Formats: sequence, C-alpha cells, structure tokens
Amino acid sequence: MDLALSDTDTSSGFSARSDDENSRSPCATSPVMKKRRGRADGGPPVKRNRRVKANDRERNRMHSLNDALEILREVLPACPEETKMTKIETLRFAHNYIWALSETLRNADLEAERSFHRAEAPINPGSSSSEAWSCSSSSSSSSSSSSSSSSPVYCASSPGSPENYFQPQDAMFLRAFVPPVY
DNA sequence: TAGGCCATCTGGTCCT
DNA sequence: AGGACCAGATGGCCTA
Repeated sequence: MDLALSDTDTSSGFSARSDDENSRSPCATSPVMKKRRGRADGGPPVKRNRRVKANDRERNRMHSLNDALEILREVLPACPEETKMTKIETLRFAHNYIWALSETLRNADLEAERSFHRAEAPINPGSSSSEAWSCSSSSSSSSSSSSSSSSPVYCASSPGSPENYFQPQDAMFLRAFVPPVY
C-alpha cells in the first residue's frame, strides 16, 4: 500500500523511464539515488513520505522537460553525428532557427509581392511609383529594418545580417547562431 | 585540476 | 492538503 517508499527505494524511487534516462545521463548507472541531502533521518515519517513523493514528481517533471528538449533537438537541423547540443544551446538554436525561418518567409513574401507588381505594371515601365515601390521594398527587405524589426530585441545581435542566413536548411550555418543569443 | 553540464534533492511559493 | 513550479545546493562525469 505504501508503494514501497522506503527511504532507499524512494528517492531512488527509481521511476518510470530509467531506460531512457540511463542512456542519456552519463552518471546514471542506477537511475536516481545519486545524492541525498538534508536530514539524515529524513525527518518525521509522514513528512518524509511526502517529500519522497514530491521528489518523484519533480524527477518526472524534469524528465518530461528533457523529453521535450529532446524532441526539439530532433526537429532542429543538426548533423546526427554531431555532439549533442546542450540544453541552453538547444534553446538558443531553436530561437534563432525560428527567427531565420520567419525571415525567410518574410523575404519570400516580399519577393512575391515585388514580382507581382512587376508583372502588373509592364505598360509604363519607367513609372515613378513602381520604382519607388521596388526601391523601398528592396531596401527595407534586405537590410536594417528586416533584421531589427522582426527579430526580438535580445536576438538582434546574434543572427547577423539577413543576407547571410538564407540557407535555413544549413545546419552548420545555423548552428553558428547559437552562442551569442540571450 | 578547473570549469561546464547535468541529475537529483530540497524547501519555498503559488494554485487548485 | 496536495500538486506544480521554481531556484539553490550538491555531487558526479567529462573535457581542455
């Protein structure tokens, strides 16, 4: 009835997912039970029992967080033989990847619109309006506004100029974005 | 050996 | 009351 929450077993609680986590964490030959702090006796049994259950939940919570991170890693473009990204790297990379993709979309839209206007007004090619449009659009698309407007403030420094990131499928290149973001 | 990364434990706080 | 979330502490493993 007590789920065998004896002191040892408890926090060792072992928990669902020993398999996955074992392979993942270098220091987990036996899943949990790595360290224990606090009172040696664990305090009053009732309290101790609650603590043990809370530990178990916390462990599972962190495991699910790690699972989500792992799924994120799989979605991100990275070479399989490459060393596994750390947690912080994964998050930063994901952030920059999303940013790069949205920029790519944005530029594609701009380009489509531009070609649409070009096709629409071939009759008076020298019209100032069309030139003004193309000029403004191209300038706004390529440089300052694009990078600064859509990218989050803390990202502004990282991804570099938009002209550079145009190969979102290039894992190595995108990975170069990783370090500087905050 | 120092530093980075990680898993776990723990107590506090907030929410249901 | 109990669960979820969080941040600090601790210690193990790995690499430069």
